[in-house]
Amino acid sequence: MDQTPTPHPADLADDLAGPPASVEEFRARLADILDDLPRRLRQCADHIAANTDRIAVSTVAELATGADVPPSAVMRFCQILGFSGFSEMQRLFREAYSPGWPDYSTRLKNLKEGGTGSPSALLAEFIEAGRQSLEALAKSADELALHRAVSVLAGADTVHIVGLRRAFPVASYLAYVFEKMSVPAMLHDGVGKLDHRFALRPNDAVLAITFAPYSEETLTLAQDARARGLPVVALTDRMTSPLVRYADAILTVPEVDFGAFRSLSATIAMAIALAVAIGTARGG
Amino acid sequence: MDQTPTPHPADLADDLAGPPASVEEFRARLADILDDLPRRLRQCADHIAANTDRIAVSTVAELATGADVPPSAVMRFCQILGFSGFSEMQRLFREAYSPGWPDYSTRLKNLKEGGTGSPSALLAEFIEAGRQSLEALAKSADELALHRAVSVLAGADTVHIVGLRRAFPVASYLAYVFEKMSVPAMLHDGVGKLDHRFALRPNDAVLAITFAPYSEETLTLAQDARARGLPVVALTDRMTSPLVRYADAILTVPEVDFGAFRSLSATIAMAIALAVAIGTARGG
DNA sequence: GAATTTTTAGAATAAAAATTCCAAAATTGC
DNA sequence: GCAATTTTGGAATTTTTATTCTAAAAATTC
Repeated sequence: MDQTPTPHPADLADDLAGPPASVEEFRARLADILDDLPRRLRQCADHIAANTDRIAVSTVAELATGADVPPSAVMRFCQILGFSGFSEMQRLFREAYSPGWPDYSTRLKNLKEGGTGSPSALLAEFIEAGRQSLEALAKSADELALHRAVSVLAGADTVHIVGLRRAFPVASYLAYVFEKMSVPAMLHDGVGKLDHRFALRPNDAVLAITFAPYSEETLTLAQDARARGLPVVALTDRMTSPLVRYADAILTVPEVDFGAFRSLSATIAMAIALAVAIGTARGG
Repeated sequence: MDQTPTPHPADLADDLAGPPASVEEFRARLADILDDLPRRLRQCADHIAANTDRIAVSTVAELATGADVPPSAVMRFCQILGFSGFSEMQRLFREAYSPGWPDYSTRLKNLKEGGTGSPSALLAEFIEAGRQSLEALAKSADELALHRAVSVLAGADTVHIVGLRRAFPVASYLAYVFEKMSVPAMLHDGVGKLDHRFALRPNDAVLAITFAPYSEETLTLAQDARARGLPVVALTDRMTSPLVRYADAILTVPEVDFGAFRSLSATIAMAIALAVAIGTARGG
């Protein structure tokens, strides 16, 4: 049809060459242009990259909503990638479409077939452990205790978070969420074996996190706070935890271990819920 | 409207019940009616039974051609199965392979607007977010990339872990697991704005973790390692992450957010699996 | 084998989706 | 701070796709 006269091949590689002919080419071209893309088109690229598998079964409008852009932005995006329009892009994905692993359990089984100890088998185990923990938490959550914990911590001047070793990831995530929600909080991390117990002021409160085997320092801080009359909220694994005796509100989280390591899924779910509820209660 | 007098319940079960609610129900109903179907409808049934997985990405016309019948026959077929039309039938198959995901964000919006800020409602949502993240991970995990990541990191002298802000909990948990498994590892925490890039030695490797909005320091360290020829493993949220360009192995984790906060369930599952696999590979 | 019922094909219509286009807004370069 | 350029949002348009309807063809019944 219409032939551009004497084109420089190198210059044209990206722009005038036909549309990507495979999903790999698609990804490559996407990565290429990604960096110099204006805001809306960037949103399209991100959302589409994250949901490549949905392109085949989505409409322009649906993708646009997902990427939080107007439909015309999606159209422009398709054209920038070299397609004549959305339909042509979609055709690529429809032809390649095969509804992957239909359900969760089949796929898990499949991962495990890599052999015991293989990375994917391990992943499958940890996924399963996490899911079971979450399910157990959904069933066992103590609404009353949660409510009490929220009101205790929402009423404090500063929330002191303490959690070490395996509980430290949870503690640090809590610190992050509190900061984002402008809740005054302090993370006691035990760096350099200092303990910052002198930072505890009247009207503060302590949120202590520990699981068996319970960390000495965490217990000490909780005890200390208790002795000074500060309220303590415990996030722990069972009602027989030594933390229980110092606590005004006790949140227990049933976590399933695989090997020596906890999944932490349930603990983190509980922690974020707690933090967000507190942030909201303080009028964040 | 017109009521058949004294109907035998068994006869009506198929006709009057709503449309099939799942792929299994669909297949069951199809098998039921298959035998007493006139010629053209029979052709539809056969072709559709043989190509169930293409329904999601086909048009009426395409299916009709495939079954060698006029489009109207396909329409009648859909209605006989209990659907209002083809579109309703197609919706079933489009949604079957991504349960919940499309309208999850809508649900969160509703929850916020409905003012249901009760702590336990929040907890329920975070549990749900975590569960979905884990399931999505199970479905999307890239075994090859995981394998590559393990061998890269298992071969390193020291593993440098970097992850800040919301990624920091994951990084710190990794550091904990590595320590327990006697894998030499160093956690770069950015305390005091120091960056420890001089700690990177030949034969080391970097495990970088970051999610949008990507943290500058993490990217810098990854870039630096790359420049020195050290292998980099990326644990990030999407293929369009800026980390991708510096990485030798890329692990993407689909995580469902609640507003600004990630559930982290899937990320942690992936992280522990990775760490344990590395520990095992090194003969821990 | 005529009458009745069921099934069918395809044209006509309605609905939904993709695509274009342009004025307004934002950004960039000077 | 102004002019030129790029980017954007949304309404208008076109194209595609689903759906309905009806007259004709088969099939069935008596």
